[in-house]
Amino acid sequence: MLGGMTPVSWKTRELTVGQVAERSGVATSALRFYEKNGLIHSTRTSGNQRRYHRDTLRRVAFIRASQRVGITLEKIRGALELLPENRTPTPSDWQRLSECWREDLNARIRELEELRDDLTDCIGCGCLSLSACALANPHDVAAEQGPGPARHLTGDGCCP
Amino acid sequence: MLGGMTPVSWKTRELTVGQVAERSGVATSALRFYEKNGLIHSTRTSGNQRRYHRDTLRRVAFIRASQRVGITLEKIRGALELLPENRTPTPSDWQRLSECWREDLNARIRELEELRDDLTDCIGCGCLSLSACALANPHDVAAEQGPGPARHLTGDGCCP
DNA sequence: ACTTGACTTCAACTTAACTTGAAGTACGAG
DNA sequence: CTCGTACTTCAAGTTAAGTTGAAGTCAAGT
Repeated sequence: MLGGMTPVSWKTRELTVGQVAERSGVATSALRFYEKNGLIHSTRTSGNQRRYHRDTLRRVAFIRASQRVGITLEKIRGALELLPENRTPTPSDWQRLSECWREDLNARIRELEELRDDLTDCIGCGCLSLSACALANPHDVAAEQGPGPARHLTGDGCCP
Repeated sequence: MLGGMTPVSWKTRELTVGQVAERSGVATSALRFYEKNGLIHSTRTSGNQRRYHRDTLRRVAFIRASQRVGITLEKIRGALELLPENRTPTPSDWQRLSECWREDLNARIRELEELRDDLTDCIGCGCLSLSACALANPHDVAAEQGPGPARHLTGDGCCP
């Protein structure tokens, strides 16, 4: 922004693993782990050192944000595969991903709310019906109690 | 209650590990694991087999319900220690626990909602500001961006 | 040229929450 | 009493998501 003799090159320079680590707050070991598992990619220098495109910062931010809401790396990797390989992702590429996550988040929020309400109804009220209630039997193994609706499905959203 | 020759005993009978497993939908190996880790307790027969009090069904239900919302066994064990050792827990004993979890659930719900909204604002809008936003920097490692408020604290609730 | 710190790989270790398997013992029906 | 199933312990294996350490290489300042 402030042109002049200040090193402009850093704006487009590729990043070392240490720089990505510092800027993303993720350990270098984790970044190598992500790369080994196909969540991020790098080129190599002549001396075999990793160089990351600046897009990687966004990918890493996306990874951590997704992890924080309990999504596994496996699923995140699947989602990131929706990004184009051969060009820098556009806003709408990212938007597609985040909408996909939004669904997942909404589902998780709904589930937690249901659980909270069930807990209140079924332990909180003192009726002691816990072992018969939906909260305690999400897998529908109600022993002698007969079948019930399959609730609290932990279905995955739209993404792979 | 209904005296007579029908086997009344099963109402108060202690349960084998297999029976608890069947009724709770939890594998026997998991129950032994819980017991080894102090989440449930048993007495032993003369032949060294476990016998569980019926209260155990409630404990197990509580454990699974809590796990489903992402609480670790460690914390669950801590919470279960709030139950009385020497008498069957009363409704209000359980109520105390569930209220404690309710706080935790509400906190998690709030956090997810914040994340969803951040995600919408910050990736979804296409502004591409992800790497600078609260979602991506819960640990406040914003590189050169300067300090910000510590958000999305994953504090634990009222329970141990 | 030399030193220092950042980088490389690879294997092994970590934690949580279990599961699996082996080898042996108990219980209940017939 | 015998049979079969359910139980016992203990050790080792599993998965996720990394971390740690060893042994060596690269890059940059003086």
